[in-house]
Amino acid sequence: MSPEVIARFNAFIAAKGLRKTVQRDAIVAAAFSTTEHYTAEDLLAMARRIEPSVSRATVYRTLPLLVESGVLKEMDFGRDHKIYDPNYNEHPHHNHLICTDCDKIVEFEDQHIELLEDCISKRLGFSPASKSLRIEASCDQLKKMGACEKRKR
Amino acid sequence: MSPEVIARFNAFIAAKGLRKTVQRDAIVAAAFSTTEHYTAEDLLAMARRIEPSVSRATVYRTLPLLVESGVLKEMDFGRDHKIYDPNYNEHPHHNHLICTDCDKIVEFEDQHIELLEDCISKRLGFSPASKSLRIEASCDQLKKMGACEKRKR
DNA sequence: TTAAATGCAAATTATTTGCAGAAGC
DNA sequence: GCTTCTGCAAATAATTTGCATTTAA
Repeated sequence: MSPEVIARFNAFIAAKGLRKTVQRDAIVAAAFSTTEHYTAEDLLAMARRIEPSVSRATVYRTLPLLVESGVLKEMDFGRDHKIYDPNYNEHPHHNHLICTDCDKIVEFEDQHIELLEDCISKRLGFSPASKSLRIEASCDQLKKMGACEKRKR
Repeated sequence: MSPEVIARFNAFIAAKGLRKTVQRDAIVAAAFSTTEHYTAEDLLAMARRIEPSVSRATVYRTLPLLVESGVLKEMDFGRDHKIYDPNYNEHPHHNHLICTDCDKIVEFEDQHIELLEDCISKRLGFSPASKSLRIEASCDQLKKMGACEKRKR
């Protein structure tokens, strides 16, 4: 998926009259080198593995461009930092379930949700833009076995 | 609604062996004196109108107690601050639609969503805890009339 | 009396920004 | 060559915390 997404971002940059730089290229390449969610700090580390000269400031300046161009989604799950999701290109309609036990984020798709959201928006006099369903739930595995295989750290 | 909710919070405080103070009382009274959403800073201002000695630190120390006791919901809509919602006591299953044009938050209830969320959680091996559907949408009124009556500021 | 609560001010932490030098077009 | 970009370090802003003092039980 990376090649097309990166090309799309480069077209966006060009259309805006902005420039192509080694640092930007590294950040964008890093941003689509994984299907995991990541923070700005994570992205900095990943980008530096590609191009060590990348600075934190440039990451923070590039992230809004990625979001504005539509290739990356910014999410806020009430933690102290924002999380970025590179998977909307492949799965444009997915939602997130957050485990209250292990903090793990599970992605899922459901067409009924999609439909329902459209109905509700229209009923209230709005046109749906981006929708996000956040389900906070506890892991059945944890309850049964006293542990959760998804638990990190 | 305030009286019962406040009694519920006081019972929680007592059960935890914590104390009743004028500052705490003022913050709690302020927290349920409105059906609007508010920030920590807003709550500080409201509480100070009741009891001027209330400090910012005490507001920040009391908010987690209100949330933990279940009478107040903390929400994060990706702004730079958290927003608190006192309406879950009257409407335990409501969801939020956020207007991308005017930033207004509209509350709504829908039993289909409720049901769907339960199904999805179970399908993925989780037990639903708290669920929040966030729909970001643009205002039809704005598009038609070039203005949105809900726009503030 | 004694543990908990308070206000204040300083600390923390993610993110933003000013600036002078470097680099794309 | 003229802008845009960059790294750095300082600034910002919401929230948290240490501490000496006050207060509820």
